[in-house]
Amino acid sequence: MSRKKLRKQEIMQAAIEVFGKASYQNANISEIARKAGIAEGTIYQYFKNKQDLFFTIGLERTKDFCSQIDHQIEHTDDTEDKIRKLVWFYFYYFKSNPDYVRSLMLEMRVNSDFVKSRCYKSFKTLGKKIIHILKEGQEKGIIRKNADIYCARHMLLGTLEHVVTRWLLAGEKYDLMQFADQVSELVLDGIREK
Amino acid sequence: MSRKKLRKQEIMQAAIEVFGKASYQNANISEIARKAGIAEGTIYQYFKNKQDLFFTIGLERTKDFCSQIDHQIEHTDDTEDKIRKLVWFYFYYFKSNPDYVRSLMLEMRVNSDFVKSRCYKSFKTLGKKIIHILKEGQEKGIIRKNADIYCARHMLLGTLEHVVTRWLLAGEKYDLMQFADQVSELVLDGIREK
DNA sequence: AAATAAAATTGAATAACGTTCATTTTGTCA
DNA sequence: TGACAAAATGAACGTTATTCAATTTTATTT
Repeated sequence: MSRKKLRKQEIMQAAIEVFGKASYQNANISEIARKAGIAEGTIYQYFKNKQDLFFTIGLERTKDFCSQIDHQIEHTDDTEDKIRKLVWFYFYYFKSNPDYVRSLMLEMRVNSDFVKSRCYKSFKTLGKKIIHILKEGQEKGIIRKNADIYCARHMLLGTLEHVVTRWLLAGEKYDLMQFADQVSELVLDGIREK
Repeated sequence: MSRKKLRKQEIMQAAIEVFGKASYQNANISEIARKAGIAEGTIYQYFKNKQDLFFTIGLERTKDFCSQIDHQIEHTDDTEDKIRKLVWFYFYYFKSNPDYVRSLMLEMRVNSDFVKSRCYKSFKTLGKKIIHILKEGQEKGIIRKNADIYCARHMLLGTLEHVVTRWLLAGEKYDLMQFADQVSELVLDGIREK
C-alpha cells in the first residue's frame, strides 16, 4: 500500500519537473521515466496514460489552491472583503506558481477531457464558493438582488482568467499583483447595491 | 497565381471539415489530404506544417469575425449601445460558428505560439476597438474617468470568453444568447459614471 | 530456509502520425 | 514536339506514446 503510493509520488515528482520545463506535448514519457529512474513501461502501471498522469498532477495542485483560498477567506465576515481577498490571493498564488498555472490555464482547462476529470471537479469547488459568497452578499443587502449571480461568477472568474492568461502569453513580464485592486473594484461596482 | 490560391483554398476547406470534427491533435494530415483529394506531401507545399495550416484557418475566420463586429457597431453612436451590441454579436457569432469557436477558444488562443501568429494580431484589433470605445465613453462622461480601461477590457473580454468556454465544455447544451443582457449590464454597471 | 506464488518491473516491439525528399507527372513556352 | 520548370506524389523516416511477453523482485507458505 505505502510502497505503491511512494512510487506513484516519485513518478509525479519527476513528471512535475518535466512538464514544468516543457509543454504537455513536448514533455516525453521517456524523460519522465529517466528522471524517476525507472523504465517507461512502469509508468503505465501507475497511470492510465500520459494525460492521466498530467491531470493527476493538476488535481493535487488544484486541491492545494482551493484549500488555501478557503483558508484565506474563512476569517473574513464582510462580503466585499471576501471578494477582495479572493482576487488578491488568486493573483498571488498564480504569481507564485507559474508552472502550475501555465499547465492549468493553457493546457488542462481547455482540454475537452478536462470536464470529465477529477481535477475539474476540484476546481468547481471554487465556483461553488463564489456563488455562496455572492448569495450571502445578496442576503445581507450588499449585492443587488437583481444581479444574476451565476453571471457575476462568470465575470469574476473570467476576468481573473483573462488577466492571468494574457500575463502568461506575454511571458510573465509584468507584475500580476498590480491588477488586484482594480479588478476587485470593477467587479464590485458591477454587482453592489446602490 | 490563381491556381496556387485555388489549391490552397481546397486544402483549407478540407482542413476546416477535419479540424471541425476532431480536435487539433486528433485531426490527421492524412485525412485532410484524402478529403482534399491530394497526396499528403502536397500540403507541405502550401503550408509550413500542421500548425501553420491550423493558424491560417483561424486567421481567415478571425478577420471575418472582426470585420463583422466593425460592421455591427459602425452605425451606433451611444457608448453603452456599442458595448451592448458588441456583447450581443460576440455571443451570436459564436453560437452560429461553434466549430471555429471551439478551435479558437480551446486550441489556438492557448497555444504558446498563438501570440506570434498573424491570427493573434488580427484578434488584437478587437482589443484595440474596445479600448477605443471605452476611451470615447470616458471623454463623453459616460464611463468613470478613474476606471482603468485596460482592466475594463480584461473584464469584458474575460467574461465573454469565460461564458463561451464553459458553454463549449458543457457541450453547447444551452442557449448562449441568454447571457447577453446580463453580461452587458454587469460590465456597464462596473464602469459607468454615477 | 526453501519453494512457490504473486506482484512489479523491464525494454524491445508496435503503432500512429507529422514531415521529408527523390522521383514522377503535369503544365508552359519556343 | 521537345525541353524546361513547377507541382504533386507516396514511400520512407523519425519521433513517441503505449503494449506485452519475459524477467526480476517481493511476499507467502510449508
